[in-house]
Amino acid sequence: MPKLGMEPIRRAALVEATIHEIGEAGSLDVTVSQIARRAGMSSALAHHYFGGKEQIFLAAMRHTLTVYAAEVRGALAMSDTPEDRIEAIIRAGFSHTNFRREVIAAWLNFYVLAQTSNEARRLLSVYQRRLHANLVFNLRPLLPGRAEDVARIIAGLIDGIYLREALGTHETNGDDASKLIMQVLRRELDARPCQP
Amino acid sequence: MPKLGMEPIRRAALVEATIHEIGEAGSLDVTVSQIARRAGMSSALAHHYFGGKEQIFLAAMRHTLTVYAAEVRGALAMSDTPEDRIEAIIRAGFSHTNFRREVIAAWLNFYVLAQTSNEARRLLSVYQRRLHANLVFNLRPLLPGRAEDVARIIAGLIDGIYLREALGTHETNGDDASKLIMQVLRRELDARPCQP
DNA sequence: TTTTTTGTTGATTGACGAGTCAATAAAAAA
DNA sequence: TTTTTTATTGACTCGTCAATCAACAAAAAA
Repeated sequence: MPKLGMEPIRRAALVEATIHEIGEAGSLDVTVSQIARRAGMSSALAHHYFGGKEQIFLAAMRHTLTVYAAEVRGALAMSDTPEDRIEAIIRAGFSHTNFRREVIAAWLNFYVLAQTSNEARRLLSVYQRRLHANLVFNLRPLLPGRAEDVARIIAGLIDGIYLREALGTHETNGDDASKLIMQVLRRELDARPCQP
Repeated sequence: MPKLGMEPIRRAALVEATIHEIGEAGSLDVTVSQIARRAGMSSALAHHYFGGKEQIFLAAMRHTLTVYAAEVRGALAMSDTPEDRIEAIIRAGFSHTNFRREVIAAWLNFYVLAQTSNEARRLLSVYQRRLHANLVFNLRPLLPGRAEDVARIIAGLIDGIYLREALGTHETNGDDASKLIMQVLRRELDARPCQP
């Protein structure tokens, strides 16, 4: 009983299912059949719409990044001083959303894939550049001359602390992580008047 | 023509070959046959000595971590002030060795595996705890009271910046990374007298 | 109404790969 | 010398899985 206009619905369902399956498996070792079953269709249909497994994965990753980007934009819209905006960017990285099993799995596998897949590498560098640009833009009024370096530091901290928290045993509270990074920023801000 | 006492030699060869294959593939999607071939033996022998694929991987990861730990120890032995030692720890993480294809691949896949393999998670937390302890031990004389937090910051920076450099396009110069992290440390040290 | 386009699947193919086993051979122990 | 232990492999089993295809069904266009 085929209804028309199914393509976008099917695609979305497959992307959603892919993210869930990857989250459950913790790796990209997930079969097209598993994904298709979860999305409520045959594996043949998944192939029909996406062509192959890799393209399904890439679509899923694109989606994950899109959601993350939207979250950051949302947080930025709510704050109006540069310092607030930087804090918003940091907090977004450690939001409840980003510590869900599937999201963690997506990121880790993303890193792995970025070694060999051009498209994955491209997507990753879009993320990295966007984060860097956001930070620099808001740091410049506060720390003219050091904005670039401090942006690299904060970006590195976001990724690194995320990694540790995501894989650590502790019940992860993103607030601690954000506070720690904000401390580093405040040190940079406070240091200025001391070294003329 | 079996010579005796081959076991340790074979095991070592397999570990070495595994690391190379993972490095080339960029993932754990590597067959036992590939590994065995590179190590100059049949796949049956690999199974004979290690039991299964996962155990081969775990041995390879254990080896990678052991090498890294040795490098850190070596660097620590050469420095005698706490600040020097901290710098040594940081530099070790960004040494030429650690930016080789295989080592990067090993780490990234390590993170992925840590989500699902208890042994991998255990190994990872050994690394994390060792790094943390080393940092805290040398930070305490410099920053009593803040050693824990600063250790978390530096450890996060090491992992995070490593990740970015390892996957970035830029010809990676570990020196820049080390200097950036050292700047953060100096800020912390300098900040002290300013806030009584 | 006939034809085309869109949606859908069961069944199949073809390849690949982990792990097992029986068999062979040399060294060491008995 | 016989037996056991260690080293080693080719061949095979059994399972899995990506991708394809033929076929069916319903809506839209002709």
